[in-house]
Amino acid sequence: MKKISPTIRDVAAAAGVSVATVSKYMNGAQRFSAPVEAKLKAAIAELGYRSNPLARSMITGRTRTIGLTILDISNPHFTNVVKGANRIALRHDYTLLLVDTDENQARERPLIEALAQRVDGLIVSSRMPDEESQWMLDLDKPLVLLRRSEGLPIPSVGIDNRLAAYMLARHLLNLGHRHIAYLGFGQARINDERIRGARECLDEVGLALDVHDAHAPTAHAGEHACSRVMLGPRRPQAVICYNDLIALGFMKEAASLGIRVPQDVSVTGVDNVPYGEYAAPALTTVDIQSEKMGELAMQKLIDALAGHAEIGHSMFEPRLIVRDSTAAASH
Amino acid sequence: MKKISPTIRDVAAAAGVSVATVSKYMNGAQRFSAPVEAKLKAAIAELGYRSNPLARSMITGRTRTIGLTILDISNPHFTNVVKGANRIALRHDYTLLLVDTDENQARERPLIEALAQRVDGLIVSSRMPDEESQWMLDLDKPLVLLRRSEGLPIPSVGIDNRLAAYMLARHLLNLGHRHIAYLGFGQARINDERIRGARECLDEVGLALDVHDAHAPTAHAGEHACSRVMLGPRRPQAVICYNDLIALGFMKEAASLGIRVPQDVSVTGVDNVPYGEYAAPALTTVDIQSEKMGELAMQKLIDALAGHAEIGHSMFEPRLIVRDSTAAASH
DNA sequence: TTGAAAGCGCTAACAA
DNA sequence: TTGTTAGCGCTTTCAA
Repeated sequence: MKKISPTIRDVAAAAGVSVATVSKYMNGAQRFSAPVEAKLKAAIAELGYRSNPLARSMITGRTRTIGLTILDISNPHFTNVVKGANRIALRHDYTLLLVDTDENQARERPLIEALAQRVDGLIVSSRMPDEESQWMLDLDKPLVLLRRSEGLPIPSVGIDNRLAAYMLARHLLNLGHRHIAYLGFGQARINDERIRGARECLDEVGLALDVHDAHAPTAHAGEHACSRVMLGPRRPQAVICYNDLIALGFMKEAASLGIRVPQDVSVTGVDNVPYGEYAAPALTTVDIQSEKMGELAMQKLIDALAGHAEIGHSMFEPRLIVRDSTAAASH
Repeated sequence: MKKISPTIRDVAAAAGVSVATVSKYMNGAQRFSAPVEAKLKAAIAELGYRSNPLARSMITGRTRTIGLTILDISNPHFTNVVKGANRIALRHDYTLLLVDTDENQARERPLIEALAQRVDGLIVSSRMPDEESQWMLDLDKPLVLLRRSEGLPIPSVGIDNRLAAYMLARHLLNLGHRHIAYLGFGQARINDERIRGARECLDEVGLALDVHDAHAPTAHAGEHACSRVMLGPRRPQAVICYNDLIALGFMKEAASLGIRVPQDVSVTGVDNVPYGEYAAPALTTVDIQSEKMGELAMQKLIDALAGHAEIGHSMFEPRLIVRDSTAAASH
């Protein structure tokens, strides 16, 4: 027996008041006379009434939902972003509408446009270049980008990628490495920034950076790329990987090729995903504070929703985490 | 200049037809005469009209959204569940409303009740015992549980936990281990099933299982528990951990205690999270097909939404993955 | 094939 | 403090 849920009218009738009174009561909008309040309380409890959020949203125009689009929830970096964003959302009584675009560029725009209609605001992680992202402005919803948005008047949260790569390069130089390779992911917008950072550092001492591409930001791609990088004509002493997943895969494959990390090659990642610590050897990386990024992005969005709009880029500072996958050059 | 988005009435006016006609056109409900169709198409394109999903939902009662509550998105097992569920949802044009309850039991019920009002159906992962979950039936929405629900008439998806643990115990017995410990997580409902499975196997050869508790399903908890298990009075030859995260943490701490895995102690996990493969040593575990669980749960829910309701438990078969963290007993 | 009209459940002026 | 009333943007009979 499926009971239809009671409406505000049922409550009004049961309590002997008007629907407006019930509405105000539900929203805690004002004070009520004792008898009315008592009757309302009783009627609501009796019927098990809960106001319909859809109907309310249609009028108020607010859904208390935040849309979050990410490229791949399997990537621990994004997992942590979600975790952080969710924590702040929950605290402010918002819910997350999650869209995992699965690294599928074509799908991204329609998915985001559809999402925008059902939420109060969006946090977007996308690989789309700024020049092709103009349409985001037409969504007409508060937005926060998870990256630096140079050309767009949209607040954003990110990390100093140039500095992160610079720090890794510096660390490797300090260890005595001279031939350093970069195993990147060209599709990512931030890949260029990282290359630039590493180059900048090597330039200072007159060294060149060998750039390779893994074609995907995954451990599997790192495994695949390893032999290409390590068994090619110019074998590097150290490899800076685009992210920890690629580095993890790279190290695993190196082991099966009989190449020892860090004795034969030093390896670094970026992201500080939770499992780099448990890898063999533990991964040297740069902490980019993924969870805090999610938190700040959500906080910015909620602030914007509350009228404290503020367009600007917030940049977290990278922090080098030295573990066992990097060691002094041997020669 | 913020342009208000056009309504169905604007389109009707621009096209010189009624709102009913526009509505039907938007829903592809029927055929139209050529001139009407042309005018509609033009007006819609001109105004950039997109129908308001909220208003539609209020009438139809459907939101094309599925609620998914999980205990902790940071746990790769749940990450994969989300991934799988999302894939199927996307395919059927549904969106995921994600709630991460953060292992917070008290919050669970109100969060789920609120969520239920905004979605067409829910997939729920919870630690609440069946006896305390009666209220879920009153949500009046199609539901799928991510676990076995003995007492509840709710479809569910899970894994054969008894068998999973049995397999691990058997594997360790085959390797010659006699003193086997279990490092569990008592809060989890399935913990008992796993204990039972391992006990059953050991019973067959007249051995006992030493049961410990890690108090959390995390790598950190595993690290913490390691010395307690390994430096206590009865040091085990092998440890079956509740999940891979605990096992990963356990192995890391073992290394810093100077205990070698697998020479001094064999360690296993459960879940087959993506990073067990990159750990040192690579982790022996049981694959529970997290992603497929998410997919199936979503598929069941979508079927139920389409009227093909079917209450029943679907159980995936565990699969033993032997890697390097287990080895023959040395004595 | 098209349109008129009656709501969906609720909020928000405004009046009383 | 409480009630009346007019919608929010859309779908859905039902009639034309």
